[in-house]
Amino acid sequence: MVGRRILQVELRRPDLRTPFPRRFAQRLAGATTVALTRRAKYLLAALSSGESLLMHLGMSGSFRVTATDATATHDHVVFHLSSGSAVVFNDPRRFGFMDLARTDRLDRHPALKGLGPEPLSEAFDAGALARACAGKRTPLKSALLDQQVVAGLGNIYAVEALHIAGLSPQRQASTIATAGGEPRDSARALASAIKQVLAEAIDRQTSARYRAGRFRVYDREREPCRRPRCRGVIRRRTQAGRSTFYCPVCQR
DNA sequence: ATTGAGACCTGTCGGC
DNA sequence: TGCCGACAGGTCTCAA
Repeated sequence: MVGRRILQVELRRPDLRTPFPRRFAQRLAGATTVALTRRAKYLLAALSSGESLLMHLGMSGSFRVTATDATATHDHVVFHLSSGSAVVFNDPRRFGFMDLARTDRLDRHPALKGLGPEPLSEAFDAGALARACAGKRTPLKSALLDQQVVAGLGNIYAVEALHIAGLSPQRQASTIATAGGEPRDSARALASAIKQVLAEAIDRQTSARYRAGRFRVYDREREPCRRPRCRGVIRRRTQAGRSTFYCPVCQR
């Protein structure tokens, strides 16, 4: 999309999770994509019009680039580009999201304004994690899914990071908080586990389509723990409505 | 103010 | 084969 002009936008329905903004297709038509970036799980396309397109895949959304006009079920938005190809947004569950906002005010957009630090940035470290968890009575796993604590971490990698760090998902979040100025070892372990698991995932592009059994704990209920010499068996439980997987032996 | 439950929507899978 | 419930990678709103 970068450097291409959006000739025309086809909207196949009035909404995804929320209605498309007013005059959505018209505001995009004629604009050139200047840059594609990301914040948390939001994709951001800065346009020559001075507006930015915010996009979120939700649970089941995907984009494909195509040269043909063939359309599939759940194709909701088609961007026709000056290159001759089209970018198609497909989303069966329609938990996806799109909106337009002025680029110079993007950080004030409701979807972006409360977000915590990017996990792979220098701003996110043991100290930042410890401070964000201070006073939180919620379980540590729930705290990791709180986008104000760390931006863009989802259910799979929250659970994976806790296993790497050897921390129980049920532990109260405040127990990893700062102890007299210095972050605890647990906060150091967890912050670096988050960075590690995300860096690995990006490296292998595993998130693009997850395959069962490739994770340390996620989706491995009743299977053996993969930590060397640990004899534990992975358990599953529900926390705040989401599935948590963990090893009761090596995660404390 | 935090926190958890429920809602949003469709598809898939396992059990009967 | 078919029906039914459980569950799915996210986020928002609402009521304790």
